[in-house]
Amino acid sequence: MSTSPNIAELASLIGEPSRVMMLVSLLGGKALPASELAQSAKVTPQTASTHLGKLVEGGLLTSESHGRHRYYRLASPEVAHALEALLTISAPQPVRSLRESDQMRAIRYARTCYDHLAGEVGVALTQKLIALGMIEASGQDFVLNEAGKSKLRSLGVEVESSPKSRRRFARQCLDWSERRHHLAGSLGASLTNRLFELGWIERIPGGRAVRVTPKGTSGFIAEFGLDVTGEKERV
Amino acid sequence: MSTSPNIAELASLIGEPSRVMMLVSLLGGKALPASELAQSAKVTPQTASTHLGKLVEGGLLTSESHGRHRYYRLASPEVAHALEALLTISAPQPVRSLRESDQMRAIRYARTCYDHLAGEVGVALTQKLIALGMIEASGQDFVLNEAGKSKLRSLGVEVESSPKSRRRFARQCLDWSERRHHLAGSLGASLTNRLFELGWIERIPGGRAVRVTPKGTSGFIAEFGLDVTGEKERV
DNA sequence: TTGATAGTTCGATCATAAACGAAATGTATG
DNA sequence: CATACATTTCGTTTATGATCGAACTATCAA
Repeated sequence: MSTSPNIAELASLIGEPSRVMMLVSLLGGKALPASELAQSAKVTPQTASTHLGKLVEGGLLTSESHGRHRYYRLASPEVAHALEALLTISAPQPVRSLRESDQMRAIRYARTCYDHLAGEVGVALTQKLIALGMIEASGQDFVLNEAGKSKLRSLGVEVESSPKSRRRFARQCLDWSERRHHLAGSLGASLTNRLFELGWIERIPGGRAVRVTPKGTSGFIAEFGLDVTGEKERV
Repeated sequence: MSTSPNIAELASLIGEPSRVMMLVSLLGGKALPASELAQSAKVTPQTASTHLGKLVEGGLLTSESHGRHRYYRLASPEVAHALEALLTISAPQPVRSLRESDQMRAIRYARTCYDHLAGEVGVALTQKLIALGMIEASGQDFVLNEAGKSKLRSLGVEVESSPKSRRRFARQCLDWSERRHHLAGSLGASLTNRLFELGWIERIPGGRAVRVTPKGTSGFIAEFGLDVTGEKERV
């Protein structure tokens, strides 16, 4: 008698506070690393790992390893639909969800990815550098040409890769919230570092999220012709 | 129901085998007494009573006392919708094996989803209404245009949404067995209700499965140009 | 190489809740 | 009234699973 085969198992999988926290964090359709999901669920990495394993096993999530990170995302639109249907009958949780969605929005908009800039702004900036002919995708890396080198140097970015450093100079890093590449590697790190120094961006306390300052907004337009407020509005 | 349940409580409420059995039994839209629900869940009356109490407390069911019986029903169409959404991801669909039980086959063919028609027939009818230009998908809803309105009215379907009803008029409901949308909302309910009145469809005792009567078979062809025998199983 | 970081696995502890026997409450029928 | 039946409440047993410390694997950087 299998008119209701896995549904109990499935619902009990959802029916756990920590797992729900993770699932709603993933409702945006973007993929998030295990550490971030652990943080949003307010549990230790061990516990989060157990939960994530069960969610994958249960077909609610899929995972993909990228470097030493493992990114998790909802397995299908149907999963999101089911979660939304459950949200519809669960009473609205007033203030807290609003705050969290603001936080989520901030994270998606701009954040640090290890030591370089990611999120909508990170991707938009990278795409702009490509469009301006300053960098060029080449395999897993980017190539910085002379035009780009002098432009970045004029902004005070360290563009010479230290010969003894074995770190890749300019790497393509797949941005999981945008599903496009942004600039990583030591060049990405020094560029991001310089943006902090210039006061164009600043950390939002309590997380990886970053905001673009008014100075940064005008700076991006003046130096790169990049309007980051456009990105912001679109969220 | 003093405190508004959050999604985790709600899902864990659903995520229990006995309770799922009861909820699925109630998916047909009929109210059932506690004893019958105990039977379908294969637990003792004491256990069933505990479960039912929790389901009412959690806002998934409402109860009504008639004599010494107490009848339970799903609290709202939204609850049915959430259950269907869970079925959509929990039912590893597509294999229509020959060994599939007659009951399962009947359920897939035609059934009530709370108060509207679902299954192959429900989806086929909905698609036909779209093909005939009577309704049109619009976001999460359908829009009923003038042609559709007069056609359905001529069949005796209530097509005016009561202004005081806060229920959505014509909604898209994802069908778990077909993975396509069928017509839900108050319009779906009144259409289905009219099909019962006309004797085009009738309940198969013992579940939420529905069969199309010979009268219905010719009626669907005459009024909608829809051949439901094509959908019908090779029984 | 060494150290740092992300993530997983294992084991022990602890809390929750599902199940049913027994008994109580309530409601119809004789 | 008495009896039968539907349902609920109570108390005990038992099973499941969430959690985190500790230890392990892998990737990356210097």
